[in-house]
Amino acid sequence: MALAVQRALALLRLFTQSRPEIGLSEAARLTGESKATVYRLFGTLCESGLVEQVEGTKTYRLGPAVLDLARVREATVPLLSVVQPVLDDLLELTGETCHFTQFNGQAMAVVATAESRKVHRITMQGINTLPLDTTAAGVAFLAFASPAVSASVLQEAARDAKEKAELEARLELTRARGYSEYEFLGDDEAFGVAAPVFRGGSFAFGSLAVVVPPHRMQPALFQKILQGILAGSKTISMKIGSQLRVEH
Amino acid sequence: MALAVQRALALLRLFTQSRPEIGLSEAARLTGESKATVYRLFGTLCESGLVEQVEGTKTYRLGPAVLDLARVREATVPLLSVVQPVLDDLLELTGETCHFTQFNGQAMAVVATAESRKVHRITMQGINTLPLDTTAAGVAFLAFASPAVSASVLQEAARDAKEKAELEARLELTRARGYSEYEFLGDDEAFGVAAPVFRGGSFAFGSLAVVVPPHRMQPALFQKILQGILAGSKTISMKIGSQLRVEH
DNA sequence: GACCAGTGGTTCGTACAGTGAACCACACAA
DNA sequence: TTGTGTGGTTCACTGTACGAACCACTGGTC
Repeated sequence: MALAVQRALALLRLFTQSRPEIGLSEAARLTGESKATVYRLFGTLCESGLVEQVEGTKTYRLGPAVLDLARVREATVPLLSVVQPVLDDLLELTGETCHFTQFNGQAMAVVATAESRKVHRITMQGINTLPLDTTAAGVAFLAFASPAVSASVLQEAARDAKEKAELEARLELTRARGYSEYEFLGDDEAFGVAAPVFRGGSFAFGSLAVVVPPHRMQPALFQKILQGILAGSKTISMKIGSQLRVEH
Repeated sequence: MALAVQRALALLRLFTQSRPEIGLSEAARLTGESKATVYRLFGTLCESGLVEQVEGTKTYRLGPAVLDLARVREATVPLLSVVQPVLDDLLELTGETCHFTQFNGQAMAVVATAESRKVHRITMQGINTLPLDTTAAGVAFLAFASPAVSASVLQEAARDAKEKAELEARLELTRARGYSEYEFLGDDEAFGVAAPVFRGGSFAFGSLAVVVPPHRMQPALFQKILQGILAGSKTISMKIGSQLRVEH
């Protein structure tokens, strides 16, 4: 394919919430390209408005033209305008952090969030993607993804036969229930509950999830969350043109 | 600069709200490039997720990765999260269609809107950009833009000395008032009132406007609109890190 | 069925566009 | 002063991008 274009687009992907601005030399180090190449490609990206240089400094950041693109995309395939009200309602119902993620080919990309107002919360600040195998959102998506996608991901994610079997069992359970739960242990312990979201077919493309500090997960809250994500995922799936595939 | 990259980015700009999907041959005609070139560039854009092919057809449309970019941009330079609530409040206050536009180098790009709920309204549906010289938003921006920008635009927009003098007078009046008004005549007649929005400097980067069917513009409504856009533009300017330059 | 116009897509010779080594100016720290 | 780092420029060379020519398929008309 077009190598120069690939290199330019790889520069766009360098910008993240945790690294919103990048200098020329740093970008060259991160991509492995020469400074001259990076300088020229950034120049072209700046001409298009997709990248801009920060006033007063020489660092680069994403430019306003990305908002234009997103606006056209949102009008073509409405998502945020459908998802955000659902997240806001879910936050009111549960009081916990909610998020919607969409499969981007490798992981679940965070599309929209509604952040808990509690001081002790699970935050989505600075989180761009979630792994497929170790989050409720990833598992909910994977359980209802197309066979090609789930086979490919199963192969990559599981490190050995035992982990593969565990993941497959978890996916089976998720398919039977219509939702997934996952307790992530360790410093960043979190309890997530998620439901798959469908669009234009019988396979999932994303997930609606609520994440809770584990010590707060009581049966009453769990029921609220479950009710909210099942209703919310159904609303989103319906509004963007599909049918929820699981019948209880 | 990087010609292949320019060509690829020009393909991105083909997608608009009124033309959300494009086939290979059409894109080749629109850009003047060969089908082979367009096919290859679209392939690379599809790999990156910025473009995708519509399921069941061969047409291309903007892909979900543009939402990722927009999310990073919004986190880096918050705009929509600041602007949309202001637009919603302004709509409640006036009952008329409100919009926020940002200068994109050639015209005012529509960033966000809040649409009147009246059946007879000025709509922003399908509008991507507004001209600088024949809209209240354009004039409000231009009156407070940097001298380099306004000189360049004055030269391009005005067709002869008379038009140039009229535009300059309009800009002077706008600077003295701190807002602009413009009545567009003809089939699409509309009365717009707009205030400039500033960020990170003493020059405008965008405009906050309300547009009304002319027959509905009464003094009481005009006062409401004026109050709303002056307060709203000040809120936006303050929240994204600047000072409103005009003191009344 | 034959023909035509249109679609998306493939191949490969060639030339031109992209690359990066070498260099520059500047800033800052020791 | 020396060294290290930044953003930036130049130009020889070659690798990549280009497009003319071609393909398969679809749908419409006669």
